[in-house]
Amino acid sequence: MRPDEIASALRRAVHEREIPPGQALNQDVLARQYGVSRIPLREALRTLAGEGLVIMKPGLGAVVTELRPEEVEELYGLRLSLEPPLAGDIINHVRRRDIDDLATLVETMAVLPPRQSEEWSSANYRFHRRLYELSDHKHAVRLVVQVLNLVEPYVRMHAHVLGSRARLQQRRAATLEALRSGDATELHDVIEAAIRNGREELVTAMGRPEARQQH
Amino acid sequence: MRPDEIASALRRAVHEREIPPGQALNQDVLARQYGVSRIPLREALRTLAGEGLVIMKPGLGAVVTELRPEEVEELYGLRLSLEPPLAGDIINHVRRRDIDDLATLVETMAVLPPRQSEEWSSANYRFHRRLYELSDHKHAVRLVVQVLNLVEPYVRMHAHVLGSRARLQQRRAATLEALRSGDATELHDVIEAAIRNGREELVTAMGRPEARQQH
DNA sequence: GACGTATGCGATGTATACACTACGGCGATG
DNA sequence: CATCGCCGTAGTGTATACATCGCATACGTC
Repeated sequence: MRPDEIASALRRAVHEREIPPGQALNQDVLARQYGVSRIPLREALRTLAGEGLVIMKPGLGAVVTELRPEEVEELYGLRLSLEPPLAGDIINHVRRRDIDDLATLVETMAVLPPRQSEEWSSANYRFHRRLYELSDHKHAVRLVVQVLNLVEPYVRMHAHVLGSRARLQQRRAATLEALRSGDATELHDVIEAAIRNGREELVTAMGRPEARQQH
Repeated sequence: MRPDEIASALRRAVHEREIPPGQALNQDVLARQYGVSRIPLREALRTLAGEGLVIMKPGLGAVVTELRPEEVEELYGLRLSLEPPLAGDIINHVRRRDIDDLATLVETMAVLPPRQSEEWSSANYRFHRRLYELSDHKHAVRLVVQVLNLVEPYVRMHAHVLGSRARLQQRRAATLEALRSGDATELHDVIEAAIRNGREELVTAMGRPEARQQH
């Protein structure tokens, strides 16, 4: 396994809270886990550090970035600044084929049994990622993905609280609808509304003492 | 030298076009240059890769990220999305002491002879960075700094074309004025105007065939 | 008993050595 | 003469080994 692949595997593990925020990362353990020495593993950690997903303290190793509620709110503010403006260029570049791909992804999500929330969340993440990649603005996408990666563990932690899956599913459908209609303003508004709702629900969920993680 | 310090040193070298965009980075040479082995150097490169400042291709090593004019425009669009909204929180957190620090920085820039454009650009970069750090939004700052780092080599390449230094100096003074007045809207507008002007000038400068870099 | 100090272990940080890969040049071959 | 294939070299990728550091435990001292 190469450093880039290890980094991807670690991102996934962080997303799924297999490695929760605040967790210290033991290089020896992870290296054995991925069947490599510590050298490529450390390089993967440096990559994630550059993206802000882990923090490396000299002599102490790496820790998964932990977010306080205010930071989650800040990150949602960044999403509001970054994502809706992409609507115009998404509409400009989207092809029939792309819409179909996204639609099948939403279909897949719709038929997933409630048990497999991890699969659903993963598909939901990929949906957003692919949607934004359609804008063909790679730098914007890189920043957006960085932000999405940071909040993803918290989104999943509260996935069961964040509105019914049906409601989210409906939002994705509205996105597809906007894509099909070719109306940039509508897409802009749908994206913005989705983020606002997500922020609202997530921040209140994190505010509840019983839902807060221990430390 | 530690990997983080090496990364900082490399960022500076990239900013100053000592290592220009597109340049392949020889690990042996750089390691010797910084007096370390290739291990910590590679880790520094991975950090920069996570920030988007270099691109690592497996088996081929690292190359300083090269931007086409459209990409520079895209990055300025991101600056417009990210920086002006910080005005409110900058005003909320700024202290007398901070304004004085920024003012002395601007003073320093004002008295620099035209010869030392590298020092001037460096101070200009630090001015923006410190200004945004006042917002106390570390995630926003991280993204903004990433964007600034990417465009910095191009800003400096065309530094002599980008309006007279006097005009830029005046913009910095306007920023200070807005800070002192405590008017968030004014600061917002000053920041936005500065970015718009910068984009305009830089993009047209890059559009000129004779100013384009070779490859 | 409390505090400062020594000591051991677990873990990180990095230099060295070696395997492998990409690439350019050379010669053989048609 | 063009093309293909074969080294040779430069440079990347990583496992191993060792130095070092931080922290916890135990000890000694006051």
